[in-house]
Amino acid sequence: MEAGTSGAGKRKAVCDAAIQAFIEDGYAASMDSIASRAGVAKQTLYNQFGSKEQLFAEVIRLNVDAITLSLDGPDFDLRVSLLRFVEAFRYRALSQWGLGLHRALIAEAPRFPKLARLIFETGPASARDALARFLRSAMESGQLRKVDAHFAAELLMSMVAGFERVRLLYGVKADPVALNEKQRCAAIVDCFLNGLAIE
Amino acid sequence: MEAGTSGAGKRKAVCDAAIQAFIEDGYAASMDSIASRAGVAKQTLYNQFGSKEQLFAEVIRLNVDAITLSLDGPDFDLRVSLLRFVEAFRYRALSQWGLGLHRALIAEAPRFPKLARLIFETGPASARDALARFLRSAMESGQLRKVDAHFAAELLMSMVAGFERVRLLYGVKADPVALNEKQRCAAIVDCFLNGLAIE
DNA sequence: GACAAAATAGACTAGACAGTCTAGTCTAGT
DNA sequence: ACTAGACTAGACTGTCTAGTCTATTTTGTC
Repeated sequence: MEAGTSGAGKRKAVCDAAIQAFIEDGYAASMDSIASRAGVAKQTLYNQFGSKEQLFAEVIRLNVDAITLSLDGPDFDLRVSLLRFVEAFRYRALSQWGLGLHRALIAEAPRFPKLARLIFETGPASARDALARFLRSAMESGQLRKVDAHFAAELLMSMVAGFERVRLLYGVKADPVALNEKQRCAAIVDCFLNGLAIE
Repeated sequence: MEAGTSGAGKRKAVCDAAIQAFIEDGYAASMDSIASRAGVAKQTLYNQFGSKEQLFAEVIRLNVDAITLSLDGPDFDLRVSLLRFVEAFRYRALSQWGLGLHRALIAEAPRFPKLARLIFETGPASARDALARFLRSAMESGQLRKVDAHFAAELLMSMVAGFERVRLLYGVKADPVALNEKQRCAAIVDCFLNGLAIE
């Protein structure tokens, strides 16, 4: 038989099916559809997770973390580091996966306030804090003007996933005349660095 | 009797109740709750709008337009104009009203692709285009570096309603240490102007 | 093979909700 | 007063879905 026909294997299969279903249909995805997607009886969902709310909370939690990796190494080229961060963040935020998660979470945030807060803290806020630390060290070494590091971090993240994310969430395709991925990331970083340059 | 106890008056009452309900509960708001909110029989909703989908489409359409007013006048101070735009846009995007509409629309965009596109075009895209025209004229008069005006407009709008809007959509209150409204708007505009300054 | 734990299909309950229908009321115009 | 048309309360239908229950089969372990 294939691996994981029981126990933990089933649980993984259910999580995969559930996150996919929630990304596609939001919290409205039915338990029946998740079960059949996972190739599993509905009762198994209840055996493993107890309720739909708990399943939702669990799979959302499993699928969120901060992008801090791209800032880790002791890289001394500010522009290169930021470019790496921007590209990683952009990929996450604007992929089908990122957009679907974002949509589902925003729609259900009023219903799950504690979960929403948790996700915000472990996801965007945590990435912002890591970026802010990185920027602060750049400010201290004289590579950037000294401003509120949290504000600067939020600004950069906004530039990457602001208007464009909204466009994609509304299901509107990109203007064909627009800049491509690489150009856009570079333009954003350059504008950011210019904006916070030492005068 | 009070004004509009029948006909067009009822229609207005229903629209008001419906937009409020959709902002609070999203498309999940029930027709019964909308009717009772409007002080109207459920049948009246169906007499006036035909179906829930049509009611939704109608009230959403009524509640969306672009903020272009703040850029209209022949104002020659670039920074002041942008500050006015930023404050107006920020107020719209981050109010309960703006956030609720945004949440409801994003959640239902896959279900109403044509409506979502229409709203995006008449709302954010239209504001961006107006801002882009304004920026282009500033570029031509040598007040800004010459870059893609649409890109620049999207960048500024992203800075205003990026990270912060996400935070609010997740229901997370502002960090008490953070900058206040006015400071934030000014910092954004200054960073933007610096980023696109003539070198 | 025997046994116990877990999974399965599918029927079932209970509640919510869109949309319809009915019987009766209110208002304007004539 | 009469009538036409809009409004009302509320019962009703059909559908969908979370969650439960049961009888049966599969799976892993000894």
